[in-house]
Amino acid sequence: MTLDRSLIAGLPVFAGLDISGLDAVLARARSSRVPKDSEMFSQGAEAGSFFLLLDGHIRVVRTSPEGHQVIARYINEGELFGIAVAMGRSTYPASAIAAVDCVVLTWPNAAWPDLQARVPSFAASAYKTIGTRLQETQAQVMEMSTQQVEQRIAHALLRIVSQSGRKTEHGIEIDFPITRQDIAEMTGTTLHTVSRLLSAWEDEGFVKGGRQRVVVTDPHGLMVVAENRRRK
Amino acid sequence: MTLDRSLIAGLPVFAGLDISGLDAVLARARSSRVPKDSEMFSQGAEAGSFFLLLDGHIRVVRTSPEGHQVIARYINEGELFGIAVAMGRSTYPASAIAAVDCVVLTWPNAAWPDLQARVPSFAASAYKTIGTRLQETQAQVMEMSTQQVEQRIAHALLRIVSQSGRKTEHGIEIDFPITRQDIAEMTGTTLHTVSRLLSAWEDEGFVKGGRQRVVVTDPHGLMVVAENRRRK
DNA sequence: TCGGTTGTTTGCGCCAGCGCAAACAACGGC
DNA sequence: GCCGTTGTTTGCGCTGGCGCAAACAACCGA
Repeated sequence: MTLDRSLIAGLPVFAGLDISGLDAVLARARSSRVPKDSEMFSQGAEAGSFFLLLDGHIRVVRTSPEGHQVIARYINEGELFGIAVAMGRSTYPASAIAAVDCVVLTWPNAAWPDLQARVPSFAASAYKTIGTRLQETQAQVMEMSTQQVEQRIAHALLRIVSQSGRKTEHGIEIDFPITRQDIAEMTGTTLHTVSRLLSAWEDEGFVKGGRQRVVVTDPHGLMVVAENRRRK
Repeated sequence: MTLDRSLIAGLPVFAGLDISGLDAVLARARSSRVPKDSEMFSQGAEAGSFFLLLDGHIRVVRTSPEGHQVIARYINEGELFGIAVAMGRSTYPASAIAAVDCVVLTWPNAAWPDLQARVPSFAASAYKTIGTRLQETQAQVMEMSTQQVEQRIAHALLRIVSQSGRKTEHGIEIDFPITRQDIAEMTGTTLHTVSRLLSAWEDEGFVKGGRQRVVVTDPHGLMVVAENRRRK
């Protein structure tokens, strides 16, 4: 598949690369379309590649030995993912599933040492990504330790919407299909509780729901919910 | 302060380094004693250094805007910490406090680019550390989403004991002072609940408690608690 | 040795949120 | 257009674990 250079070159990951650097990086990559719901790699599998999401949204899922699922995060356009190689890990710690039809760049892990040596800013970008993820995951632990379910869900919605929101006439909409169950698995609760709270918020005019759809109509209202501890 | 080379060279972080490599790394480091309860760096502060713990135990703490504290992890002998520079972060995401008197090596962040280039295996070790932390933190999120408090505490105790345990005549003892409150802050619960469960386990003969002390007398018994979902 | 501080234990009541269940609604394949 | 599937809503009862409170125990500095 041919690559649209102009579109790719503008991504933050490639910031500061000259033409030759960009060429060096892209020369080892392969671009491909990934249909919705297909799994790009599986938790525990031998890590053979790393990826950059050019278009679409990807769900990163961890499954416990007992079969419980948790959504670790969503990957958005322009983000690296599956970069086990940069962490010195030999297996993927989670599964990656396309939430919508996606376009991804794929590098073989074998290209990593060379890329790291010849295009350090690209490697640095990967390390920074990992650092950000660690920081976000730790923030999530804090949230789960100290906040009520209501606040966690409000936070999660605001986060998704700010990262993967699409402006519509009625507000900001999450631009991939997401179920109540998905939101529950992001926040450590049940779809019932999520459904109840979304309904309540809909009554208050903060959000508007639909099947696999959430539109935030009043971010400020949600923020009040997210911040206020112990309301009534 | 002079460095005891023979002791240091054996650490996993320095595995695979020849004498000159080790020299290059150590030349930029400074060794120092850190008394119990002193803070080596503070959450949100400008990151100027990174560290290696030579001896002792360090508590890594995150504080929420509302003042809630959470213990992110304990650092043990031989581990790198405060490596914000390797993640491209300019501030420390948490505070580090000596749980006991410690000995640490300190590098100025300025030394990082040079070390990374000249001693890649040392840098790789740092990246691997970060990868492991990310993995562990995500495991913690899973645990908090899917497990009961009782199981989380049992897991936490087993983890601490396996990483920082010291064999005694009656069992394996956590070899730094740890309060019920600390355990609560690691597992997202309250000191009351921790105290109740430890008391119960003491009755069952799994652990033995004391002021700022926990001894696991029957790891297998604890493991049963940790694994079994929904017991009675 | 004493008094203050810090950590631990335990009782009691309550409620946020879960589990279960059932009805409903939207979508997609045929 | 019909029907099975998948997702959503809502009611109801229950309980794990928190909040509050009070007593106690160990340690530490003077």
